[in-house]
Amino acid sequence: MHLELRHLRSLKAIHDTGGLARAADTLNITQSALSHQVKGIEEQAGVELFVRRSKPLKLSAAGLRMLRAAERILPEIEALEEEFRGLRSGRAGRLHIAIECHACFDWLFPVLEQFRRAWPEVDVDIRPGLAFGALPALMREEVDLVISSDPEDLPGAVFHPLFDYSPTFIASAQNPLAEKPFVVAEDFRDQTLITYPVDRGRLDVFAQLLTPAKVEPRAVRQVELTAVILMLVASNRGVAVLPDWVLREAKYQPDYVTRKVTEAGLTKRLYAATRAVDAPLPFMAHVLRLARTEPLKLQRG
Amino acid sequence: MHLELRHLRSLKAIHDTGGLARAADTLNITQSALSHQVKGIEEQAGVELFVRRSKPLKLSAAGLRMLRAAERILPEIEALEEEFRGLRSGRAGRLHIAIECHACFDWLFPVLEQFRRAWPEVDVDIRPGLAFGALPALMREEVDLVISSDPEDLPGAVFHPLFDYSPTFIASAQNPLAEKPFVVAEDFRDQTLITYPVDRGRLDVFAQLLTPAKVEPRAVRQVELTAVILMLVASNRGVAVLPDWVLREAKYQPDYVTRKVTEAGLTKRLYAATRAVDAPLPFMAHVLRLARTEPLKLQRG
DNA sequence: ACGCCAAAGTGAGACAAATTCATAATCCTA
DNA sequence: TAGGATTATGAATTTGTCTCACTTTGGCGT
Repeated sequence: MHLELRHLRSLKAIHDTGGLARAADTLNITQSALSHQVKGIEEQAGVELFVRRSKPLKLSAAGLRMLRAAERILPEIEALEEEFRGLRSGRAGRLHIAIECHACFDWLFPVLEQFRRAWPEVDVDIRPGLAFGALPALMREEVDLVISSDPEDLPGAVFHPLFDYSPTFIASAQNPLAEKPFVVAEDFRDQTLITYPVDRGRLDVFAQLLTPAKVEPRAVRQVELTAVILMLVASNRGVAVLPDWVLREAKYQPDYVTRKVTEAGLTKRLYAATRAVDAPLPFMAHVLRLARTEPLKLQRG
Repeated sequence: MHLELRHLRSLKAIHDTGGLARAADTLNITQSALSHQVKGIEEQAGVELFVRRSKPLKLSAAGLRMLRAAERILPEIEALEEEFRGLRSGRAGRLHIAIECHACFDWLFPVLEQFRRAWPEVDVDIRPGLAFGALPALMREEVDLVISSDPEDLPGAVFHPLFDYSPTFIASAQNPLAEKPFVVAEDFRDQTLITYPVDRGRLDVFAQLLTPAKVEPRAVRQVELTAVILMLVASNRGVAVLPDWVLREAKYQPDYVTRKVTEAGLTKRLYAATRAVDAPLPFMAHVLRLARTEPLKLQRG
């Protein structure tokens, strides 16, 4: 028995219009085609779907059972097709984001909030747990956008620059380093450094400062949440180096001091990577624009 | 865009087996056919369903969306097909019953209880509210079994005799008629007669006794429920004529007397009508057998 | 980096299925 | 029972799907 959606559609049309001829009309086929089709299904199913002895053609018990199935299934199919139309027109789509940078939640969330309002049909998600190989995941289409500060030359991928930020030193006002106008690598030697729980190569302090200078802090403590890092810093249990946008609030609290790292200060650039084919999608362009402009407001305010 | 179940089945198979070739195998078509098919859907949908740049072929975002639909829809279709197989094999079916006779609930319920256990796949129901034209409803396939005591010669319908019963007079022990060994038409002239709320032509007392004798009771009161009729009779607010099986309990209570109607007693035969085509169905045969034998137990006990 | 193997894609022709056209059979109504 | 409306049927045609044979592609081992 090989039921197809065509059969369900026909059944429903016949029931709705109350006749083969009218149904055939709405289905844009001839009455004859429908008649053949009905005969075909009944032969296959081995069950009479219609009550013949009365015009206008009526559904039998089995036909009613099939109609119930049709009325549950057909709307689902229509929804699916509608969604695909949305996809094709660019209204809809998927935006699953991998962030290599822990602190990015901070500006990403407001960005996505705005984005969602503008593109309700886009399926937005942040996929944690693939900070390791986010770019391969991008190419495997497991995610659609990667936030990273290390652009790579990867065929099929495009890195869109977002904005610059300064990895900034933060410590308790009680900490002796609060006295200095800026900090240097050596200053970390007798400090407890609090970092996100990721590879050293992916942490700005190490990659840009400590590893080149071959300086090892007295201790390194890994903490997941930015708020907790700040709390630990406030109670002088350690110091941290965080992107400037994270410090917008701490900056003016008397518990903290923030200082440049090195006299010139560090500067890094954040990028968003997409597949090259996806870059022109309208919603992608929009989210990139938001990600370029919104974080600046945070950095300033 | 013309999605068909075939496409959903293919998509699911490819996802499940993780490859075109293996999927084609389980679908009993060639790998080539599947490849063509996939191409066809993608062209229609205007959306890439699979991620090509990696073997083993993987679903894209859109493909996953379609897969979710498939996983909801295909089991429903399978259930439907299974049910149709049941129908064809005679295991399953519909048994919607119209009763012309109000008191028949009494014996029908126990019968159906037994029946349901034996034929769990048959959709059993009692359709009230078409006591008027039950036989036309049978022919229109709105119901599948009609309980009636008036067989008609109707082409396409079969009347199966069930059992005989005696419309029996019941009154309060206080009622003067309690003195008589049996009642006759004239006895009703100064009684309140309690009946079910249906046409006189369908009530045994009238059809068999009062109408031929041109006797009109002092009053007629229509009551829906058998239990209520018995209650009213017990408190001597009226008398009634009910099938003997209904009286099995009242018979031995001192509040009531039951008497034959006329010296000889009345006898009626109950029938079950089915469509001729349905009569040989195994479950139909079974319910008829039960309806022939079970009520006898009630009449005796 | 090269080449091999497995897996997916392509194109032409064969085959199957759905549809149409023309017409016949039914049913309902007047 | 005649007539209009509705459904059924058969043969021809169109459409679509599948197969066969072959090419292309991506992954992997040496």
